[in-house]
Parts: sequence; C-alpha cells; structure tokens
Amino acid sequence: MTQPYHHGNLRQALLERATEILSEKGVEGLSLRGLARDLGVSHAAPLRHFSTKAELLNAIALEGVCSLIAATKKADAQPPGTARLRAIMLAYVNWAIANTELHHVLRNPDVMRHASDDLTTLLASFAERQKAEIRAAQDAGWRADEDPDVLFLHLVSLTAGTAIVSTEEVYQQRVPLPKRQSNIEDSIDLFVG
Amino acid sequence: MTQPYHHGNLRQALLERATEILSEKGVEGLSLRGLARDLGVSHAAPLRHFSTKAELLNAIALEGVCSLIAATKKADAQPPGTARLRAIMLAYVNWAIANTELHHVLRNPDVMRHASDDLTTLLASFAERQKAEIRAAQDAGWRADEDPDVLFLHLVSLTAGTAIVSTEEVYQQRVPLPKRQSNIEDSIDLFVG
DNA sequence: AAAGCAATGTTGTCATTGACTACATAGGTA
DNA sequence: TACCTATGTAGTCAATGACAACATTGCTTT
Repeated sequence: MTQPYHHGNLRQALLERATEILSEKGVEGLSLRGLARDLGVSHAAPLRHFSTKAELLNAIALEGVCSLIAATKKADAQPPGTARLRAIMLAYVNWAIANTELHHVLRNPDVMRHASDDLTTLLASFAERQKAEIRAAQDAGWRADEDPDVLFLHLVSLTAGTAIVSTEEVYQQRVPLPKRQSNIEDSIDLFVG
Repeated sequence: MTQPYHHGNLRQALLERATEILSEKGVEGLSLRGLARDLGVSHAAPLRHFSTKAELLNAIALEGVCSLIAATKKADAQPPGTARLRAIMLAYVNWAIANTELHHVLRNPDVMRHASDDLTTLLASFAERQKAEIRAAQDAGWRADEDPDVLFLHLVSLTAGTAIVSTEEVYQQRVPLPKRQSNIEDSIDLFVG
C-alpha cells in the first residue's frame, strides 16, 4: 500500500507541525522544506498552501490572535470594570505562558512587518475592546481622574511586558515557578487593584 | 591605486553596517554575505571576526546592553528612591525608542537563545541594580508594605512593555509624538509617582 | 634588518533553503 | 464520461551559512 498522492489535510498539518517547530527551535529553525520532510510530502508541496514562509507565519499569527482573543473572551464572565480588566490581563498573560511560541510570533517584528490586513484589524479590535473596558472601569469610579490614553498605554504595556518577562528563559530560570503565578497576579493588582 | 588587502577595521565596520541593516530590514534581512558586499570585502571575510551569524548578533546585543546600561547610568544623578527609579525607567524606554533595532535584538528569542555568558551576566547585573533601587525606594517609604519581588516583576514588565509598545509601528502611527512622550511619563508615574 | 608567525582577507566549494516553472494526479462536476 | 480545478511532484536557480585551503600583511623577536 503506497502513500496516497494527496495528503488529505496538508494545510492544517503544516500549521500544527510548524507550531511544534516554533516551540522547539523558534522562527529561525522553521523551514518550509523541513516541514515538507516531516510530513512526508515533496519539498514544494507547502507552497500550494502558503506561497512564502512569511505567509505561513502570518497564518500562524492569525491563529494565535484568534486563540488569544478567545482566551480573553472568558473575562466577560466578570462584571464590567476593574474585575473584568483584571481578568483580561491575567487571561492574556496566562495565554502567553501556555502558548509561548505563538506569543513570540506575535511579538516578532520580522513577522509583523508582513502582517496581513485581517491580522492587524483583529489586533486593532482587541485594542478597542481594552479601551472600552477602561472606559467602563473609569465610569465605575476607578482612576476616574486619569487620562484614558495614559491608562490604555499603561494597561497594554504592563500586559505585554508581563507576558514577555514571564516567558523569557532568563527570568524563568531565576524565579521559582510556584511564586511566579501569585507574583503576576499581585503585580497586575498594583494597577487594577 | 588599488584597494588595500586589509580593510583596516572590518570588525567595527561590520557592527556598524549590521546595525543599519537591522533598522532597515530586521534580523531576517541581515546576512553575512550582504555585509561583505556592502563593505567591499570577500564573502568570507566577516567570518574572521564572527564565525557565525548568531555570533555577530550576539556581539550587537552586547553592544546594545552596554549602551543601554550607560544610558540608564545617568539616572544616578537623581537621588536614590523613586526619583531614580523613575529616571531609570524613562531612560530605558527612551533608549529603546532611540535604538529600536538594538532593543528588538535584545528581545529576540532567536538571538537570546545563543546569548553568551557575558551578555547574560550583564543583563543579570542590570536586574540586580534595579532590585537595589527598589529596596532603596522602599526604605524611603515608597510602597513599603509590598513584596519586593512583586515590585521588581512589575517594574521590569512595565519598563519592557512600554519600550516594546512605544517602538511598535502600529502604536507609533496612531499616537502623535509629543503626546506619546508625555503619555509614557504619565504611565510610568502611575507606578512610581 | 630578516625570519617567523599570527591576524586578516580571498577563492573555492558544499548543503540548505526559498521560490519559481512545468508537469502529474485526484476528486468533484457538467 | 470528459473536463477542470485543487493539490502534489520533479527540476531548477540564486542566495546564504559555513567550512577549507591558500594569500597577504604587519608585528615581533631575534
């Protein structure tokens, strides 16, 4: 019984295997030809689905943003205001910890330089949601006298920074793991608490 | 008059040209052979100074950290405590804005994965300095009841996050420059103010 | 000053990769 | 059944990283 001429679901398989590679070797270790080898298809087969490496990475980034947005959507269970704000930030950081490779792709300038319109649109809408939550929290009295733009910058910076620091090997090696989760929550509470 | 056989200071020239390339095309657009072409030397000449591309990037990262540390050293003009803490954070962010390409190199997992010992040592010592400043500020009464580890995580996250957000093209395009600068200061003051 | 030697640069080469073209096959549809 | 489009293959090319063998330069040590 020979290999079937068609793979069946090469596109999906490429995305999945690529994600594995990314977590093992990062963007620089990812190659279209390597993926083709791993999946037992010819070296040019991946090009039928992603005509360039950048396009593949963009697709992965898009998957990542969807996954991230889905994760933060669960914060809607919280009442609007600081509780929800806190939940969004924690969900973001925990998602980044659980999906380090995707988060790194989203923060890779070489990838985002080729970002597609849908990708940037999704990111922009996510930003808008955060802004809306800030407004809601301010309406409820939280830091009501602060400039919303400043609060937004602070929120985004703190969230992204915590995610990055929490997924950096250097930091991971120096700070004991059990302590980390509570530190993250306490750190975020310095802002929203 | 022919080209001299020896370049004179190829190593330095490589570092400088590489930095230019990085700000134009990022890590993915940097190639040892391209540098050789730009500097008018043979394709293998760079290997005499950096035996791999990773080594070159590591050297650039090392330069970057030195430059960053030098920039934050000026904060020592401030009295110990929150004033100095604030100055360090602002110096970091402003350095990142002025040296975006270096900052991106320092935050690139593919680069830091191959980080040399001196590089990680320098980064660790920088972290220690920040911890010491936090202690000093707490001794002076600032957030004296908080866990120093949490304050450190918060400081590092907020600093790194602000630097990253402030050097992202998306953000740069949406917020006018003067406003950005004051927003950054105000955002940091939410923490140290 | 001459000999030796380490640093630096060059030429040649190879494997890997991204990307393109022409061709093959499968599976659905008119 | 006959197309026809999506998907996979084979072949090729240029760019790149990396290595080896060789060339030149200039310092150093007598």
